[in-house]
Amino acid sequence: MARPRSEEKRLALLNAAAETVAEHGLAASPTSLIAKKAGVAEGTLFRYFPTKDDLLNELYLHLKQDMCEAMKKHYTATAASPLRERAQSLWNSYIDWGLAHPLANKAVNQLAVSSSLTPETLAKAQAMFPEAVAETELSGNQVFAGQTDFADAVFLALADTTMAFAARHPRKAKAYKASGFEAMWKMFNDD
Amino acid sequence: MARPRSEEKRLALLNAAAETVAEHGLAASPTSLIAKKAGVAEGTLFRYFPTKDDLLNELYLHLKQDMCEAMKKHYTATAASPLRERAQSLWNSYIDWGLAHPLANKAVNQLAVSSSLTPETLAKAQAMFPEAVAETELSGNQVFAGQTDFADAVFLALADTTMAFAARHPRKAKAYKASGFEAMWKMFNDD
Amino acid sequence: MARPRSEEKRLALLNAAAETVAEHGLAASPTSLIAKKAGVAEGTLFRYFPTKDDLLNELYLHLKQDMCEAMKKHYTATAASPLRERAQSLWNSYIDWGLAHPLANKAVNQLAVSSSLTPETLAKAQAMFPEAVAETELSGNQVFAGQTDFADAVFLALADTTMAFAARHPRKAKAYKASGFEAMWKMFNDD
Amino acid sequence: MARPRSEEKRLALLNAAAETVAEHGLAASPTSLIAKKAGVAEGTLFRYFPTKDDLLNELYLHLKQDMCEAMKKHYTATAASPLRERAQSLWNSYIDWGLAHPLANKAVNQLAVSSSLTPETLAKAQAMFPEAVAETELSGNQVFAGQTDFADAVFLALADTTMAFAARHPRKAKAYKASGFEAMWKMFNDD
DNA sequence: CATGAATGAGGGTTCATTCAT
DNA sequence: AATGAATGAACCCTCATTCAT
Repeated sequence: MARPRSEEKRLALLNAAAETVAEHGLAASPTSLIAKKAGVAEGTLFRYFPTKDDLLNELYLHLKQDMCEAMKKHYTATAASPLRERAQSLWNSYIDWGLAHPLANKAVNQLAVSSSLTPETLAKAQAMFPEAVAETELSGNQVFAGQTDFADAVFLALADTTMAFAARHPRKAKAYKASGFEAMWKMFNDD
Repeated sequence: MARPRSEEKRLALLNAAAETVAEHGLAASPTSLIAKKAGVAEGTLFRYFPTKDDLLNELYLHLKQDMCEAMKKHYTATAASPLRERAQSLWNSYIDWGLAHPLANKAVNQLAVSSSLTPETLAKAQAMFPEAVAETELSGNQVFAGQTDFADAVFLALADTTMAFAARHPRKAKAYKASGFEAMWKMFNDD
Repeated sequence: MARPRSEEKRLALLNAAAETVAEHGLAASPTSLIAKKAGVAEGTLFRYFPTKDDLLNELYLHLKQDMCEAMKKHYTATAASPLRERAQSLWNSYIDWGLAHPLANKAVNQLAVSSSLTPETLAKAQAMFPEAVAETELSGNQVFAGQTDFADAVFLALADTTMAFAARHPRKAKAYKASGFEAMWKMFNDD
Repeated sequence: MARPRSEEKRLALLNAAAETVAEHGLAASPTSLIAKKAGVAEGTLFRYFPTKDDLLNELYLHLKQDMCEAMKKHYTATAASPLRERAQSLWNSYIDWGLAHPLANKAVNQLAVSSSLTPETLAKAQAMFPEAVAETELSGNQVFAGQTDFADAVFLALADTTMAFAARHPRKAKAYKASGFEAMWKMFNDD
């Protein structure tokens, strides 16, 4: 499985896949179309990804990675601030990433429900998530006591819903971001 | 007057479809398999549902219906109780339905993201949802002021996440149900 | 094969078939549609015609019969006239039948090239054709000497072409009828 | 640079299609059979012809082309002769082509009435037809004055009928060819 | 290593015909 | 005798994957 060299082509394929999946849905994203959009021959795709499922799994990780890096940047930038601000900054950067990369965001959502993702992929994706940091701090609350992963999931569900609404109605994006965060904050804080 | 069309077969097909979709995912649920699982010739499937998409749409509605009825039963049973209890009863019955019908629940989730559902189907499904009741009462809060759909979606996201965790770890189901409700309650109540 | 009784239903089926074939073409004329158009159950069709092909063959004969009778009427009406007039009358009545029964005409044409017609059917159809009469008289010419069936076929080909053009451009029907006849007359008469 | 697409295979498919259509009729010519007869996987057929209809349309043009080229050869060979001889040469080469390629001829006839041919195909086919030349000269007669299309059609009908008879009785082919031409000549010439 | 032609197993759907009612 | 539900073989077409070039 020694990777063929051209990293450039690999990225082109990944991008083409993201674009295709986002635009046409996974069900209408044949490898031939992805290859063409990547400016590469049909067979070439299989030199970089032995299987379509492999491509999809790598794509998911690739996109999540991208997002995490964006978030990390913001997070470290506010490392010295009080918790609420750090949390909000994190929250905003999550939503903002979705708004800034609608295609990637759409693709991730499609992949997330695709049953093409292996448990391994899912695990890796979770592992790279920096929110863990924030939540560890937040989820020391009473409601979710001892249910860290559940707290994580709830946080993400809330964030994803917020992102979806913000993406759907860009003009109200700011309001959704605010309400969503407020809701999250209330949920996770023992008053 | 020939054989009458059998409601039994229709249900067999619907059940077979639910089972197949839940177990293999929508992408791996060919009509041939569904028909076989229903104990029926493939051609028969198309007598009951002119199109695979029609089958899927009807299935979605069928399952939602099922769930809504279960919930309504609980809800009316507690009609006289104070709001918190009514809300909790609703919440529990939602989660419980998912736990009692894991296949149906999985199928619904797959369908919900399938891009096979028509806007009509989605509208019908929403119309039959009793939560509206609860939420109307709950969502008059400050956080979600004027964002009813968003509040709805957040509520559902929270409930679905809770359901997923409860389904995954049946032994802790009760705990998840409780935390989830608590979180929801905090979120939607201005203290 | 003892025919079931209702002659009425038999005719309804034949008519429905003609209409369907004329309007949608043979390739898009399923038995189910024909039966429905005849106001009869799907299965009933097969009580009157054991096979779709049987229906088609009988239909062809039925329509040809119809036409031949119309022509015979005209022909006998002019039995006493000179040859040219009799020939022209025959010619006109052939064309006119096609114009008066466009559906039947279209259906016949579709059937004629359908490869559903058995040699037997074709033979029967030819046998019932009264033109034979006229042509016997006409084809005693030098060009077609000893090639009666060829002469027949040529006559028919010419007539069918004329009919097709007359049907396509009803306003010029008269002109086509005249030119066609003139051409035919020239062909078959030794000057 | 991968295998180049083989013109050989394309022709094999075209020939297989012609053969199949000629032998079984269009209605009984599934793509699977055509592919098999061409010694090619069914999927391959669709690489060369995106649609069955495309295959059929191209086949029609291919066969007509073939015929036209044969005719043109004869026609140019007699370019210097008097009209009657040129016309007869054209006539003969048309009939002869049909006799020499009975399968192709049968296939063309089936296709011509198939409702699979697009108007474009029909137009192209007509455009490549050299008869136009002869007819332009012939149809300046009185009978068909101002009805060029009709004259064309009549000419073709006569030729096709002649071809059919010649094909059916090869031993009398010469006689049919002669009578047919004589009839045509009488029809189109004001004596 | 890259290419794209070739493959063939399905996929959804239609329809002539059978058969239980 | 009439009905129409049931059937399953075919049909056209798609696509992940292989392999000759």
